[in-house]
Amino acid sequence: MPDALTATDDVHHVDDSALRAFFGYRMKRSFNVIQADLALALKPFELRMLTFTALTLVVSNPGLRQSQLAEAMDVERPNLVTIVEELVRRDLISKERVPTDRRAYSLQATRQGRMLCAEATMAVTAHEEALLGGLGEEIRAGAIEAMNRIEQGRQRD
Amino acid sequence: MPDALTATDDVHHVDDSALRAFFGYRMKRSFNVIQADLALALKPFELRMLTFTALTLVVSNPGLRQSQLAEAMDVERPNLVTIVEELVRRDLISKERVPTDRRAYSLQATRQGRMLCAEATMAVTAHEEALLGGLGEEIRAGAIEAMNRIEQGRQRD
DNA sequence: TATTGTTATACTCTATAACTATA
DNA sequence: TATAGTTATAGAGTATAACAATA
Repeated sequence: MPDALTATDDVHHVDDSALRAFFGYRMKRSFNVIQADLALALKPFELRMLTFTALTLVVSNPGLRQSQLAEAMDVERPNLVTIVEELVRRDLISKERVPTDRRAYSLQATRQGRMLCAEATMAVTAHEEALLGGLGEEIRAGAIEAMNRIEQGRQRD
Repeated sequence: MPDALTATDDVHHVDDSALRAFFGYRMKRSFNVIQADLALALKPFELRMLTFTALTLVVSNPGLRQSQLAEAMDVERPNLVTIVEELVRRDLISKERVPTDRRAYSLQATRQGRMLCAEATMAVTAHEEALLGGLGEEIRAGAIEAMNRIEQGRQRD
């Protein structure tokens, strides 16, 4: 029990108002909640956010190359290697050499991969609906719009 | 230039619409942008997000104990040790034994720590204003409201 | 027995340089 | 020479178990 203090010291709960003035602070805290919930939703499928993201992109884009996948995921190429390895090892995707460019690999989801992706997608959708369903349409739309603009505002410099 | 491909293969840009259906995916991407900008704003002060957060909380809550700081930051106690160490080493905060409980340490910001915190706060504020200023008041308010509710786990409407 | 701060450890995510085999 | 994928490596951030000192 963390509220067991009594006499000598004030238990005034910590003042973080100075931090709450920052968008980034609030976002980190709420992102932690979202991510924990997402991890929970993906756990039954033995997927992490990164492997789920990669699998979904390969399912949606048959024949995708690793370099394209890395760029789409905003991940450095070396960090994608183990992710792809894991998905191949579990027979969720397959790698084939591209005939016209033997340096490259073309990624395809297997039938098993497409099925797992569909199931995981439903689970994640249900989890997010449970977590965000009570938000209200206009609040949710505002949040999504804000996130879109923030993400797109990155390119200028 | 990533659009240098021509004849043989389609360069159809990757379809991530299946992922964009997820709040968590959008949030991760936009959080990455926010965090990168925050790191840039804090770099001149040699602060990271975690050290800035800890410093600000100690400034706002003189006498705070490490366990309280850890709880406020949503960080496990062992992971706070190096953060506090770094701030103490740089003479931004000080640790004193609590007389009434000699297990605990009481954290205080030094004058130097308060000054650096104030400067860093201004820099972060300016950075966020530059990054988010074009959002529009109602969109921004919607995003903040959404993040607040997500963090609190509230589904009320 | 429980708690504060600490050590040790491990796992995930991320970032960079350098290698290989192709082009 | 440049690119695709890989290896090796290093740094953050995070999580748990176990310990010493103290309550």
